[in-house]
Amino acid sequence: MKKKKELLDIYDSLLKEFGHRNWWPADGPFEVIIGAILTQNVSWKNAKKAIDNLKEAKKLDPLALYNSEPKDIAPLIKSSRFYNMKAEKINSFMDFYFREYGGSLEKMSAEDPALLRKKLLAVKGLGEETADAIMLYACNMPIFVVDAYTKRIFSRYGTFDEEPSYREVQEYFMANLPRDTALFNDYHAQIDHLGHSVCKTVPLCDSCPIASLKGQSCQHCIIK
DNA sequence: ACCCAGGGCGTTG
DNA sequence: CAACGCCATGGG
Repeated sequence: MKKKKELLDIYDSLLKEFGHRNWWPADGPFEVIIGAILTQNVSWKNAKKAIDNLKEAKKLDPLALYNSEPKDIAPLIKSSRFYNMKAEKINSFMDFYFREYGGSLEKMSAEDPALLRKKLLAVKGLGEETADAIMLYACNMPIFVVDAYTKRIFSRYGTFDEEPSYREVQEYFMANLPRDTALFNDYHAQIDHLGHSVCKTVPLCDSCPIASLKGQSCQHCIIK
């Protein structure tokens, strides 16, 4: 119960410092899914470019993507880095999406969460983070998304040992926070923002939003 | 000229 | 299961 309060306190600090991050407002939840694949191991900026290209080509649409071949998608998403592989990933997801849910996000969102996660992980190209991101940000399911920042920040903070497993971190957050989709949504967004903004540019941690670390040198910074 | 970004897969040992 | 190579752009 002490831990429960601690995670919420940290979130409150982040919220106070950064405000709501309003992640993935998107032009629609379907766009979120494609975005989740395109942003794998690449900056959101590069992923966004690919999304804009798809949109311009009228391809950011379930049926259009379903009826497209990877070789037609790949050139549009070049900026997303591993574009050939990502075109395949989109292709395999679309097959799954129509086979299982007829291309309906409503149906997919009505699926049992545990089962959906299992099914998503079976799709080639979707790992834990992407599957969870789809479930949280597209289906509005209360599942906590873990990324490299989450592991790094909270292991430096002392919550975990150095290389915690995905499941370990996810279980910790979900066991010590209220099961609230909006909270999980913004918490992950806050962590991400913390990860690649503040502590990279501030030499001393005077502005560190984690209260207990404020004023310590960057040697102890939770980011570095 | 470096460095690394909102990962995941296939192949080893 | 850990370690490592691979995929192969763009901004700082």
